[in-house]
Amino acid sequence: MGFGMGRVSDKRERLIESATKLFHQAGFKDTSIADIAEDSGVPLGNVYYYFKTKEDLVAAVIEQRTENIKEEARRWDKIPDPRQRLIKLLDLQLSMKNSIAKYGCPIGSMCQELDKERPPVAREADGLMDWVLKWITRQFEEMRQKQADQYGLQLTAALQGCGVVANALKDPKIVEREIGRLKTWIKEM
Amino acid sequence: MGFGMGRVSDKRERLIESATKLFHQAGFKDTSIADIAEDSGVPLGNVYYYFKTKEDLVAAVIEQRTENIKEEARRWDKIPDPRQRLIKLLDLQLSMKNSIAKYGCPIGSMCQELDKERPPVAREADGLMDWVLKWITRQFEEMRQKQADQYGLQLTAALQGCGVVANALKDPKIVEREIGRLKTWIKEM
DNA sequence: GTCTATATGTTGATAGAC
DNA sequence: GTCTATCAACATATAGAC
Repeated sequence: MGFGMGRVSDKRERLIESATKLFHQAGFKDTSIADIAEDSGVPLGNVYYYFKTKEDLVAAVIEQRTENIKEEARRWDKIPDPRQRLIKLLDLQLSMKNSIAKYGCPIGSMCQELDKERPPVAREADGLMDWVLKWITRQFEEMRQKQADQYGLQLTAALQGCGVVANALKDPKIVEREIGRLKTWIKEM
Repeated sequence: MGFGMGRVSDKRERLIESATKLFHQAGFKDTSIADIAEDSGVPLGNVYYYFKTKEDLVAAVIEQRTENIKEEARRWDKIPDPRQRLIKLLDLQLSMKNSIAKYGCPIGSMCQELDKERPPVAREADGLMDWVLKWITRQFEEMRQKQADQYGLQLTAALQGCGVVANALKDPKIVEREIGRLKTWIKEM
């Protein structure tokens, strides 16, 4: 081990952390295992002790992302007003406006890229998008909105869409404007 | 030449056509020059007579896509009512619902992928998105909408967003539902 | 568990005969 | 202008010493 008894190496975590960052910034295809090894400070050959394939690594990235968002949602679910829960989600997205303008929405861009390259793993990314859509829709249901399904899709698509447009135009203000509008819309419901 | 006097080879066009299709279906990175050569029936080595680099080829693909959409828009611009022009755009997108669910919006997915891989060419794809946003916004201006900018962004993002969500969930009905809603919205303006 | 060296495969791009 | 053969670079993944 090299760390003394009981002390577990954090290399696996560091690899996931670097992979998460680099996949988002440069994309899955353009990030080599060597890039991830260098960024995380783990020697190239050692990466394969933790992840047999690059696909296993991206699967771990998606799994962790999924865990993180579900955990956040569990916290939001404790807020009594569903409107306020949606505002929390919008604020989270808003806080990422700069990174979204530079690299796109982490979930949306990953779905789109993996879909074209790794159909097996893509299902897990797509599952996360599905989960988000359903969570958002549930908030409208709890508001007793008859058109909860439509509103859920509308809000999810608006979030994804402003990510794509902001990324293409490299302008965080686009995320700002669109999320501002969405917040007003939600508050007026 | 091999075709007799004056007869120009259509290889260049066929290469662009195949590249357009394959880049959309499989993505830029996962489509090799060999794939394009095979699909278009042009021998591998000959591709480089028409396009010095793969980047030149994708640039030609974007240029042609841009020409096509601008030409379509010029036709729509002859329609007196801006609402009807937007409906035309929505109908075009609707007609691609199956391909969008399978491979994503051709413009949106190309912007996102190239952005992460080929910054120089990406600008041209991004420019197309910018052009579309401005064209849509102009329609709202001609409707004398005070919030034309906001509506333009809103509609563009909604279109892109439903593409991303439909692609993730592999469900053309998502495009159908969201575009149906958008058409109603436009008509009621 | 860790790391160096390397096998193996694929790709973009070129050389050069025709 | 066309096409075959091939180079050079780079990526994933493995072998095997430590």
